[in-house]
Amino acid sequence: MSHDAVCAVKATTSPLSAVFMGTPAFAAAILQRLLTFDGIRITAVYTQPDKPAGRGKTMKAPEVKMLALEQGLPVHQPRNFKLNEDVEILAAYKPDVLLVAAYGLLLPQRVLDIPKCMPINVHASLLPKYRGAAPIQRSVMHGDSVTGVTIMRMEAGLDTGAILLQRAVGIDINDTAATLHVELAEEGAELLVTALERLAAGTLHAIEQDESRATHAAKLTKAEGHVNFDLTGQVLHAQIRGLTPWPGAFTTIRRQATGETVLPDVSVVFSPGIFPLTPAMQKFAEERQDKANGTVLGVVEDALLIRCAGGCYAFSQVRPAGKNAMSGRAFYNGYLANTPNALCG
RNA sequence: CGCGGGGUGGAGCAGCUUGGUAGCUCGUCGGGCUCAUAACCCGAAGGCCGUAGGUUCAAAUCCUGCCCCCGCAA
Repeated sequence: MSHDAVCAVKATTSPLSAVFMGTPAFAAAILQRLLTFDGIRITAVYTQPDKPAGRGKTMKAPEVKMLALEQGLPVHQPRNFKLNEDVEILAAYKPDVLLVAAYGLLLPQRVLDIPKCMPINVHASLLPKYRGAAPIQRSVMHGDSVTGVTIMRMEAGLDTGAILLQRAVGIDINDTAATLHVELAEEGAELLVTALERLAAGTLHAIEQDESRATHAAKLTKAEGHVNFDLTGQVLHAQIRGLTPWPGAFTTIRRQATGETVLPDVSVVFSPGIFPLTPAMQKFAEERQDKANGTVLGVVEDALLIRCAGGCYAFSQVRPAGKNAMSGRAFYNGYLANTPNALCG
């Protein structure tokens, strides 16, 4: 590990001039904080192009864009930096630093070279763990109890830059990717401000990442949301929390009514349920150990119990396709009455 | 004019294709059983079937307009 010199250009100019790059809510939260920090002056904001989204496929502006426009900041939305013209526009701002958070674009070296001081990135993990697109979701899905934020000097590689500052954040047993997202954005924003203060003071140090401990947090696919009931309740709990709110944990329930009637399958999306189980749930599950994994066992305390490895998982909220979310009990009463041995898969 | 699901007593659903008594699970209320209960038994209340119009002897059901909710190529 080497301790690099801080920055060739110490903050002779105060405040530092910065160009901010980011796209979703995570980035917007950081931009919001930077706007109240007088150590820097943001001269331009870069964000992904608007894209059609939601019902009606209407064009939707990224969160960062909306905030930037509100603040009267110049906004740029190039698709990438392949055109010289786009690189030149950025260079014309002559920024001291480039502040990047969840921009959604890999920056080529010639863009990283633009800031006089350095390009800085906020990443939502304790690097070198969880490099890549989905650090928050992956850390929750793996059942980690701690994650964090890293401020790093950007390099051309994917999240490989030297670490400037790190701060750990605990993952609560009921945190979801959504709740952690908010928390990490706040921590990341504070830490970035601290880093910028140290940069101005000349006390910021960079430490190279330990390559041997690096892991990659691949982007989530929709298929990963398919719940596998051959896992234990503890693992399921972690996975479902990491998959919330996107892509969501889902399954298809096959229903066989008493008698000849065949009911159509229902596909449902689960919210994280109750873990650990209450004594009543545990007892209920133990009495039905013979059922196959994925079998709907019944309802206890408003939660829908589904058999999984080593016991069961208790879903307190279920959302059938095309419906609003409802309690496990409501779902059971409405969809699974008189359908013994309904099976997920 | 992107695609799709839906609006039925307090909750969640079925019924609509093939118009003709309002169904199911749960909850609520009354009673019973029980040491007891989220269990069980008996009984009851509660719905202009989103809305406006049309077709018809007859519309939850078929047709049209409108309103609202929800999912999706993060």
